[in-house]
Amino acid sequence: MLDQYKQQQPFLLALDSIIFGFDGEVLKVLLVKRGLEEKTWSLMGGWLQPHEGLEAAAARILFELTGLSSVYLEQLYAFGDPGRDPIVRTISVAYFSLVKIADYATKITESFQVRWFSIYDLPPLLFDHGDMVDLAIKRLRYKAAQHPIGFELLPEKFTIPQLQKLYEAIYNTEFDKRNFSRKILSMHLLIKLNEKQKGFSKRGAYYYQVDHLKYQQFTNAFLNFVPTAELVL
Amino acid sequence: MLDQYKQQQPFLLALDSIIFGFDGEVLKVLLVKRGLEEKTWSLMGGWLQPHEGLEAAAARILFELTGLSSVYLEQLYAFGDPGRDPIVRTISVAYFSLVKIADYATKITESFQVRWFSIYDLPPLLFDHGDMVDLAIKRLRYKAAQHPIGFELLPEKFTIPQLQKLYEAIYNTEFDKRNFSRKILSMHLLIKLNEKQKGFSKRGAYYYQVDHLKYQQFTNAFLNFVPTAELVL
DNA sequence: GCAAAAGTGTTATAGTTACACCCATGG
DNA sequence: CCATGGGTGTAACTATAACACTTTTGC
Repeated sequence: MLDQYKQQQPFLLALDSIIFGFDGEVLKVLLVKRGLEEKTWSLMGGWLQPHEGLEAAAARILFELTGLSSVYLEQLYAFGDPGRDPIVRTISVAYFSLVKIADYATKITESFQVRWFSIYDLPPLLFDHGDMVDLAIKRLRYKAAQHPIGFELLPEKFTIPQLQKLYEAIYNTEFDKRNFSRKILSMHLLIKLNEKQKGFSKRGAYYYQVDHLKYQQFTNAFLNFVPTAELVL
Repeated sequence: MLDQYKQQQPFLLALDSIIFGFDGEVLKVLLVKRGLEEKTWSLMGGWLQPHEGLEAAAARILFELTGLSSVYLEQLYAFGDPGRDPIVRTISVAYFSLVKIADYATKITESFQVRWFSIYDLPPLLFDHGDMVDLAIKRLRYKAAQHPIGFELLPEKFTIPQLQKLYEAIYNTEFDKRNFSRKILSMHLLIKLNEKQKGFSKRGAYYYQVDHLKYQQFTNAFLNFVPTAELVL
């Protein structure tokens, strides 16, 4: 009964994460130079352990390399071209992650090089990591257009102009601020706080917070949608 | 230099395909009973070979089991929970596939059991194959709402009422035929043929064909979209 | 008092929904 | 001649896009 299994060849299984962050102006990806490949920037990655699920492994690796936990993490794609890793055939399952850049204190940065790069100004990357980043950007754009996912990249409290800047960075375009704020506020997903941002502009913009309850409902509703209205075919 | 690789444990890597077909009334999934698991229905699956890409392997397995080639095939998700296969730890990359059901002549059906099941009436499935099917249905709905992907499930020539039936099957709902046909025709993605369907209705409906050139453009446009308009946040 | 960013309203247009009747044909 | 499914138009409503002025406050 096990024969069918035994005669099969196993493969190395890696996980690589595309970690997005937003500094208020530019959408960035976190890259490292380390270990084997000291000359090339690469994604944060590691190996699957024998008793570990894929997402758990991705989360563990992210934690080990950045100290971040409980961040948004979503499976992107499995990359398995023979020859993608020229040394040993490896399958890599890529995850993309959205982190609040302020939470990322440069902790482990002593042991190897780590840097945030603008998604519009990336260095050459190891193996097929460039493809992974490209796909992750597409997915982020695709997803952010329909899910209120952008909040994951901002601090707990943020202003509407900050949120707009983020979306402008994601789509590399500009939005009309009147239409933008109307659209967002019409979702009733944000709670206006009685507190203004200081220091950035003279007038100061009101802070908002995600209404986590409604955010959940929204997310769930989306998963079960019947798109009579949204059917584009 | 190879040490880092050598001390890593490799894993078995399987591919499983959720194959969708449409018989004119009901959206169906192709399942098999075979080999090891003669008692349970399961997805069509097989093992990754040493020098084969993931999609190539999925396509090969699909061809070996059904005789179908050049069908729509898209990676769905990598499933890797420890214990998902209770016999040996296996990572499975699931693909979903859209086939024109008429092309599928019951070729190899002698060697093992194969059957189309309505997506609304599935038997218990092997391992986590039920989760795979659920996710595939979600993905199909999600995708079909925005990409003109449904044509992959219909014959070369089809009528608007057929197309509508398909979308109603996918979303398990009903659409207004006036609005439906307006919406579709407004995309200018279909070419009206000078030929009517016979036998099904008395009047007969006009056949249409996909304008493959425009279909390509549409697909490409979608990949590079900047959703000023479609920003739902 | 002025520069810089925040905040807000209206109108035109486009897209979506809801809805009902006539048409062509095989039996 | 009638039953069955095919085909089409219009009006109300909703969402989107374009556009400009006033407010606050730190300097």
